[in-house]
Amino acid sequence: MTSQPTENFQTNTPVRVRFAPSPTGRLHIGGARTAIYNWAFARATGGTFILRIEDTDPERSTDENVRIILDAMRWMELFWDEGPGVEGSVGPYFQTQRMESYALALDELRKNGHAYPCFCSKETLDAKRAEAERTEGGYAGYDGTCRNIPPEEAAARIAAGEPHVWRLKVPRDHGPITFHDAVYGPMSFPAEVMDDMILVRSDGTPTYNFAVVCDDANMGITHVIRGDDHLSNTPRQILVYEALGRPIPTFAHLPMILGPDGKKLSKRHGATSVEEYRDEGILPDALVNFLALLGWSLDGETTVISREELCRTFSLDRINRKDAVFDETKLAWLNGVYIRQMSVDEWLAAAKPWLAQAQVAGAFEAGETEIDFNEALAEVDENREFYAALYPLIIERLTRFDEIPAKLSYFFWGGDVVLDEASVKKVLLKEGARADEALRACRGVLADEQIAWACDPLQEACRALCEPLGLKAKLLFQPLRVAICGNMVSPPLFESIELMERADVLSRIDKTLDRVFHAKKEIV
RNA sequence: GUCCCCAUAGUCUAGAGGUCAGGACGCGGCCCUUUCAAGGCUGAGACACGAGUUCGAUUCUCGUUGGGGGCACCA
Repeated sequence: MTSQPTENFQTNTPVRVRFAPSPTGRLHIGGARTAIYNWAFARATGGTFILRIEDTDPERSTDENVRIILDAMRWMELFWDEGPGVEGSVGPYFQTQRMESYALALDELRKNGHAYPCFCSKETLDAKRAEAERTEGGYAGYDGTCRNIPPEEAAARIAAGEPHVWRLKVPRDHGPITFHDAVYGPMSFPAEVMDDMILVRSDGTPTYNFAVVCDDANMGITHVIRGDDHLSNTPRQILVYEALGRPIPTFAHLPMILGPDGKKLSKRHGATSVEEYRDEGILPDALVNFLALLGWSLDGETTVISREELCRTFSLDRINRKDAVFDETKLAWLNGVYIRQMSVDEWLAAAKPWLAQAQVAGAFEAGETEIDFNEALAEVDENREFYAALYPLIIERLTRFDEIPAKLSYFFWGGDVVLDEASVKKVLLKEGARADEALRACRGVLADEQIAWACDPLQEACRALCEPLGLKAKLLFQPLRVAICGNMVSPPLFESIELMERADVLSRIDKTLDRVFHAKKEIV
């Protein structure tokens, strides 16, 4: 039998693309990029973006994973035009709810002679494969044992209840299977290498390669944009399209995303799921931007690109063919760029959980009774003004929101101070620094109620101390910073002081003086 | 074993038969500065290797090496 001439979609057919994750785990960074490309391509072409859940593996698919994936998609603002919760004309959008369509497709293949029953047991096949791997150095595919069983015999065995799967009868005189990949260009696979793959399992459920083709055909998908790992599956799927006599979509395969060691990205490389990045305080805009440019480029210059521009300019022909290493450092930098673009209100809304955490962390460090996280959250709402005032102090110092607790916890120590050992050594106990003198002098200024409790006046008053004391500004301010913020590295000092209570500030200086210098004096 | 894909700095990438091989992250230096950032300026850093085609290849062809993926009653 000769292969059917396969028709592609006309170039003027409206674009329909889909992202089809299987709910066997969280939404992986690679899957997220595939989703972004499908979404951006649909938006750029005025097409339709479909979300389909491939849950045919009952062992590993869970409702919880479906929920997580849907949440991740919404969090990234990758909204689908058809899919779960958005019914369209070609639903349902869960494979487990489309079983009749696969049965119908199988019927058709049985009628036109493109499928046959195979009675080989899984055990037999596994044994043959193991044997081949040992003696011939590799498995060459199904040997076709059941391919030529006479129809009457097959029917009788089926009627007798013998377990069987259904296989695709690959035409033996099929020439090379060719297609034009939108990313990789012209592709050609010898058909002889294709064995008769299983379409329907003995329990009646479809295999992946059969279900995808049925669904993509029935959903009118015009462009299949997916990971590179499916490139070798494509010729098999094309055989199914041909057997079914359905138009073949355009394929666009994406290069893989690798870990820093050049191996396929996996859990051992750290965070690999969208929700982990969300929990680290990565912004959805930054993640989408970063992933969009991992394997696709606008012009080689653009590194920051908005969703709008992405949706306007995205094209398949600028996707590259080389696997890419996922560089978290650059993601962090990009995230910082997006953070700095945020308004106070946006920042407050997004940073809220971490501000509450800073509160909890500060209280804990100062040895206070632990504050309840939910109470802390409520506190952020109540003292909105205070937290808004933190914005200018921190906005240029963040790459991820999860850095907030460590950077801002000192605001929540009250009158206590948690001194960093290295800072004490390097700044307060530095040879010839006269840090205690500096602290006492500054304390005097900060205790002076004549001076307005505000950043500039306090700062200028302290700075005026330099000359009489004969100390450089650095030797005056750094000790003060350690005494109040606990560390030689902190957000701006006087801006911080302004936001604190005078009594707390004086108390921190006293405690530092006492702990660091009083004790020292007694020893000497 | 077999089929398929890939190869520009540490990383993401642009690039054309003749370019000072461009941009970004990271790294170094300088400036700003009470710290850290942010910002400005600046420096180092790449066409995997070998043939062939060509007046000329990083670019085209072949090979080598290196990496990746498929060949499941997983998706």
